[in-house]
Amino acid sequence: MESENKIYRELKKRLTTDTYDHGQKLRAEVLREEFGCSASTVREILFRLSSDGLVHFMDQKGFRVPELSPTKLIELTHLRILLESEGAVLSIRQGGVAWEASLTAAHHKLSHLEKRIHAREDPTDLVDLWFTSEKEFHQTLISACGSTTLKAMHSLIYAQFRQQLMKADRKFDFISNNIQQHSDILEAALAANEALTRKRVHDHLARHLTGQTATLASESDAE
Amino acid sequence: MESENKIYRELKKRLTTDTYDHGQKLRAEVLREEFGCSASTVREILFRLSSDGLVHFMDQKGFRVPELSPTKLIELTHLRILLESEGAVLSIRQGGVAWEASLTAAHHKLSHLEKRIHAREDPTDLVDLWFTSEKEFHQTLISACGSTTLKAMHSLIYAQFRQQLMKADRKFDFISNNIQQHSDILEAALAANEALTRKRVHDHLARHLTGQTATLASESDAE
DNA sequence: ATTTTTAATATTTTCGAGATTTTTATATAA
DNA sequence: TTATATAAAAATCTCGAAAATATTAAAAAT
Repeated sequence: MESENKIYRELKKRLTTDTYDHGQKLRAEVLREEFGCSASTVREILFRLSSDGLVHFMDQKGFRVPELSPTKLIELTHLRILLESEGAVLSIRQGGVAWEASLTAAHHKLSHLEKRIHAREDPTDLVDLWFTSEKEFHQTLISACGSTTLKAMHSLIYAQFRQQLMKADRKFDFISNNIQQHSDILEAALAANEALTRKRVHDHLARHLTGQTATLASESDAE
Repeated sequence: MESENKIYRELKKRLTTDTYDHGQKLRAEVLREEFGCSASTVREILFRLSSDGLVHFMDQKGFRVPELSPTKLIELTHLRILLESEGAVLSIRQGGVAWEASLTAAHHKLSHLEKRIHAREDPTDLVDLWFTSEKEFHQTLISACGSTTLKAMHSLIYAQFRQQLMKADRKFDFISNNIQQHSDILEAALAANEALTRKRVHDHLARHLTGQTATLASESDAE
């Protein structure tokens, strides 16, 4: 998208970081007031977000935040594994030192934050920061893959994935595993071990694959 | 998308089957007349198509048909291979007889048409039919993968891929290879040979990967 | 002749109101 | 009471015109 409208970005952020409830109605007439613009302008933006999969639109029924769906989460996880493994491996091959540096940097920030969260009683005020850092780490992982389209696609999937988990992830029940897993991914990537990187990306996301029948077709079994 | 508006569909079809030129401006005020609606309505739809990647939007500069881009085509091809291999393998595992039947049917239609095109001097009037049949075959290939999201993603990529080739594919210089390749894919899929199916999907699309530096990370080497 | 300013034209963007449709509430009949 | 029909309210959708911005053409200056 070449637009990156302000309202678009703000709404996108809200839709992926727990401002609205799943299934909640998004009335253009209501949002209009908040953003100080006309309903048609909001409507336009809601349509764009619906193409991004972050808003559910139904003819003559308006817009809603998509419902929570375990199936959808599993599907999104599959696609994240597929795209992120591929992107990571390509980055390993093409990234060079600059990529290794930026990945290390992104991991350092995330790791620092996760340790702070882990130590805290109530990490509420660090949530938004974590959402940003975690996204940045995973985006950096695939940043040197050489394909704008792959990155765009991953970004689309990641946002929907985030949306599905925006409520759940506020609790941070998973954080201690996460710290280790992010390190493991970094390690494998820096070692340029492609199969291991794939496996660790998979393992990192695997906790969202529970309760499913089918397995991912391209499951590697390295390590 | 839950809408499937009539104008949306018509415009999408045009954008993927050579009605407009690459880079051509799409003025809402012009399309308005043709579709007998207001400019705002067209604008809304153009925004949706821009999220689909079929229209290029720039702030204060309006909408255009995306330019022809060899790089983009290569990236789209990579993603088609990735998604379509994955979808096909999952379909092999979960599809059962019903899927095999529908894939055979889709292939039969496509094959019949491709032979007609091959025999013809001027296949111009069969082009649109071919666009439809080829799309149907590839969609059927992944139809039993069990993931709505994967299918939606593939549909998005496929449309952009088609758009890049809408001019080029009218010539049908490739058709004789295609007939064989489609058969090969069908054969491997019916034999439930996963690695071979992957390879043949790859080979089928490989002619669009020329001139590139990087190779796909997940290149299998079966057969 | 070339660049810079200024004016005229064309395009994009925003807006609020009217038309259509859905939802809710109320009344009537089985 | 339950179901159906009718009326009121609320929401969605469409529209054409006004405001903002960009593009082109003409005039002035270097």
